[in-house]
Amino acid sequence: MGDMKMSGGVEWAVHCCVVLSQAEGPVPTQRLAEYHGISRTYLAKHLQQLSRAGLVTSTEGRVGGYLLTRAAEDITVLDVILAIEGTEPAFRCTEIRMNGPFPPSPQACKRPCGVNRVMQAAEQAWRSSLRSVTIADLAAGVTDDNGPQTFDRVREWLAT
Amino acid sequence: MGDMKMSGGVEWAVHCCVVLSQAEGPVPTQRLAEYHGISRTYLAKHLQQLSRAGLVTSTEGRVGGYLLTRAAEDITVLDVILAIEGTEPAFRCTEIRMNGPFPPSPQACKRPCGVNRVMQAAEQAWRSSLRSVTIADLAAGVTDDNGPQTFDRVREWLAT
DNA sequence: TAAACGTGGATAAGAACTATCCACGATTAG
DNA sequence: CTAATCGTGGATAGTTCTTATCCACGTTTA
Repeated sequence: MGDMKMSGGVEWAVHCCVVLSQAEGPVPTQRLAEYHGISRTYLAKHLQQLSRAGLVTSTEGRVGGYLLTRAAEDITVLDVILAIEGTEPAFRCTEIRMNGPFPPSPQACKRPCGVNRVMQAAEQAWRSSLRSVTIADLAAGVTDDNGPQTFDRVREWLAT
Repeated sequence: MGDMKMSGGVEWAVHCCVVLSQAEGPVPTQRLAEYHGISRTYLAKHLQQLSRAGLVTSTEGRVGGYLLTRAAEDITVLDVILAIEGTEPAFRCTEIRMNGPFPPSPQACKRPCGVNRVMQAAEQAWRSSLRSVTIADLAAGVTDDNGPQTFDRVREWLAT
């Protein structure tokens, strides 16, 4: 049935952050969209979310664009995901245990439902994993995969 | 923006499995829906998915209903989630690295994109966590929270 | 002053989620 | 045998979410 899928914008946002980690000046949406072959107008929305989340700063005007607000080592993949997807947990307990013929006592209801506890623990594991990887790690992976001078060419391309 | 939310049917399905773990005979959809105060017709769809996934067996006819196919100790929360949500990963890589001006070499493309690898690792952590909890564990939690004779009353109610 | 750029709002097509209903076959109590 | 119960699969909608586009506006710079 459902898919519990992540927004497609997450992929865009993470890749954009990797590119921004190599930028020497503000990079406009136009450039980032060209670089990734994606929609400029829609990407703009995602970049605004990164901006609101405090991951990037924007400079308006003629030579404006986006820059990371802090070192790539200090931005985790989780940061980017939460900026795009929001911070709400994937599972929302509707407390159906209260609907049945034997609802738990008020005392027992102070604790979250057991199902909810399991889901929360799993989400914590997921977040921990994503928090352990930074944009800098991803950038290092790109040079590993594509060669050391990859980002030199990227910087050159961005300056065009 | 998006929420990467889990289908609401997951909550229903897990709770139903906990109830089924206490059943002494086939439990019809009607009964499960009443127990949880949820829609009968919609719950039927979810139970069919559990059936297709091999987690429950159905018996048709006059005294039909659902039963777990195996011991509650051998059904994990992950099993139920995958039955309802499908087995596709939450993150789907669209390979936007190929769109750019510097696509990786065919050799480098044999490995999944670095972003994808991170997402897959996180999902594995999530799945591991959910695989470590069984329906039996959840049932034990209910007796811990609501008292030891909770399921006696449930069995009595189901037999009504 | 015009061009480039980010911002926020409005809008819309398509997909997914939630939910319901019905026709059908199977089973069983009476 | 017959009627009631029950699961199955298909069809159908309403609502929400996702994806995407466009525009008016303010800012900055050549």
